[in-house]
Amino acid sequence: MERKEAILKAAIQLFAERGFHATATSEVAKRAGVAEGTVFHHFKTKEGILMYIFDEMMEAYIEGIETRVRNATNGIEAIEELIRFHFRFSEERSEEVSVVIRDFPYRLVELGSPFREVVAARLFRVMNLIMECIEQGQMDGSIRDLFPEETAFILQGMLNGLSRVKLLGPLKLPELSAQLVDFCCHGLARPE
Amino acid sequence: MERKEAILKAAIQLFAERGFHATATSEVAKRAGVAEGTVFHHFKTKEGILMYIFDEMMEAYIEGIETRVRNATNGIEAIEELIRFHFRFSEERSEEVSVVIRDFPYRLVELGSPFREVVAARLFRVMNLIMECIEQGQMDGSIRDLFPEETAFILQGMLNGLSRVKLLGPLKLPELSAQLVDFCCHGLARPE
Amino acid sequence: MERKEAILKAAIQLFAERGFHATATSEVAKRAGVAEGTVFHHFKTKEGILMYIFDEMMEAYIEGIETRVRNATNGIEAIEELIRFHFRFSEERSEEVSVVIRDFPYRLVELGSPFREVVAARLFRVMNLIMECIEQGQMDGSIRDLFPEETAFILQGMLNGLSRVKLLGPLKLPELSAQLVDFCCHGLARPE
Amino acid sequence: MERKEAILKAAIQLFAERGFHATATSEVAKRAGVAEGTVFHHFKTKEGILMYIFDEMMEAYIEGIETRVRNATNGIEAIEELIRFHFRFSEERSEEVSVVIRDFPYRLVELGSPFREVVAARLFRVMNLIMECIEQGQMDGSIRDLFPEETAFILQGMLNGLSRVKLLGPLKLPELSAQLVDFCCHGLARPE
DNA sequence: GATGAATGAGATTTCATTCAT
DNA sequence: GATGAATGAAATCTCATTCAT
Repeated sequence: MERKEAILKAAIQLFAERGFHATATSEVAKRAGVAEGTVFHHFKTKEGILMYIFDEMMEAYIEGIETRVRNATNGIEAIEELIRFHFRFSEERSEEVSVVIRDFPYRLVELGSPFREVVAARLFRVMNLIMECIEQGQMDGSIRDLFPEETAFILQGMLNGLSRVKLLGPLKLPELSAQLVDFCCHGLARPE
Repeated sequence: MERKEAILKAAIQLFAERGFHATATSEVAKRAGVAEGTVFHHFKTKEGILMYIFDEMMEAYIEGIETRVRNATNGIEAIEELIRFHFRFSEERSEEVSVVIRDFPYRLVELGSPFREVVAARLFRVMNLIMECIEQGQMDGSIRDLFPEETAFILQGMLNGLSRVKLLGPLKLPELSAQLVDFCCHGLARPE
Repeated sequence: MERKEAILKAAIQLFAERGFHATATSEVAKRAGVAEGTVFHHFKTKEGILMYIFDEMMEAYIEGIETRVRNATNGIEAIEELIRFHFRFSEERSEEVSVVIRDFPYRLVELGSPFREVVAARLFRVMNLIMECIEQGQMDGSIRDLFPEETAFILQGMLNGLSRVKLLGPLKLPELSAQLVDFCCHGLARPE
Repeated sequence: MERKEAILKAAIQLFAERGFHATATSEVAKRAGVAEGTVFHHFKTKEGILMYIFDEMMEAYIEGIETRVRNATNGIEAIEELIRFHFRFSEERSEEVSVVIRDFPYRLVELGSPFREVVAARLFRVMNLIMECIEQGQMDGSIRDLFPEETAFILQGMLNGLSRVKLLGPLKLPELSAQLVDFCCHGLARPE
């Protein structure tokens, strides 16, 4: 297990730094301090590494969201917590998030990819969690009357887009979490 | 010029379909009906093609935004028009947008890239236009009191993220333009 | 090691026959009976092969000179032995010498070449050995009073030039070793 | 004629700097300020340029030697003058000499080359001039009894080798002309 | 004479993957 | 499990040369 983790760690660093395509498996092996063959012992293919990174990260991400949402007192607060969690997560695991957000998940989702189903399911799960928050918010009166599905898409796209710009873009961003919460609350909340 | 355009058209199609990395220059040449050398005669490198696509597209995109913004009667309306234009543009030129949004612009922006400056300038210009709308909106009273820079980032990230999810993701999206305008207006507008 | 040597052998033959530039790495691989990739597995670049040939040859050459010089009874005799050794060596390892003398070492010595230091050191070592012979000859009285450094350059240039003309030129040369020894002895020796 | 000379000048510079192989004809055209096609208008092939440089240079070189030799009062003095002329020529036209000495003339002399005959004739002519000096020196008593042909080879090889080391090698050489004259005189002259 | 777009063969190098040890 | 030599297909890019204008 020791070697597998070394490989994973090396891959995450390199993929984040240079991108998936620009990183050779031999480089991963070298940085991990193992033989080239060993990489393929643990991960059948190079894409398998990417998939593993994605999957592990998404598991933690989804679990984190679920916890926040579960503990929120109403819909709008759940969304607030979700946004805050997203930003904290992006920062704490910025390398993994960079990897995933950069070359992913659209390669893995292409028709014919063996990972298509799994990946789509993960993305769908996130979408659904957001949608549930909205629906709950509409029931508890904290969120105004708008289309839950469309809005969930908007929020998910927004979070992904911002992380992408933030982690990969050429512009140095200010801290956005608070502003985004504010913006979204105004966008979603029922005006008193 | 005839051949150059054929190459460009072929490249846009293929990059949009399969991605930049998964497309060989030989395929571009074949689809364009020219010799491989011709591709490199017109674009010095493969990345040069990507850059050209980006640049041409961004020129039209920025010009489109400028026109909308200029003709808007106040700040919030400018934002509305900008969002609508973004969606229309993404649909009309969906192939180019897909190319750019998929593998871009983060490769071209890496340190050491010869395109870094140009690309960053384009992205910065868009950011600035949005920011100006917000500031104007605050002056004309149509937009509430929030941080213009942060909010501009949020909007830009949101637009990019949504186009990305929409054009590349595994989930089929409903029409979002109207919802997004609504969401943003609530998010930005000064409550009456 | 078996394959590496086969590649080396093939490269020496082909570079000697046709020159470095006119030989494709694919030809080397074919003649060695290995896959193209194998060539690059053992030698990182095509120039790496040239460098390896040079280095291996120079090691033997320098060692040979050192032995002759060490065993000579006085300075002028050391030079004589050195010249004879040079000619014998050029004949015995004529292919390698052809390779090196043809395209070399001036490519590898250009500014920016990763081999510059190593190559220059080798050439410098030869120069130094000759110079030491002269200095010793001046001490033991077998060599007349002349500038050691300049003369060492002259001798080295002469040996290289002759091998070049001999191995690569269009004119078929007679056996020169004896004549050259004679010429140099007259040129160097203290007249009795 | 203006353009042809610009091309020639550019080619000499570039071939001397980077070598014949490492210089593209397009670079020559660019530095000469002409279109790529123009290069081939004036010189049928890339090698034709090299050949032209060689030929023009050799004409001057041979003519220079002939003059010096003709005006010398005896054989050994003719050799002395020849050596001095060689060094002066190498310095005055160092770029052309570099070009020729670097990639030349062995490419042009290979079997199958259309230039083989012409080039060999030029080299042969130089050899012959040196040989004639020696023979004359033996007749006039200024040169001792040695084989004229072998010695001519030695001298030619020496001159070429030294220029090569001097112009292309990594070691900075001291001024050698005087030393070489001295060395050769001792090597050739009849001891009194 | 001059141009420069077009060519296409070919060169070097990369790299994910396999497999015998 | 681990290794790393070997593979060979494929990729990007170069470049001398041609030819229609």
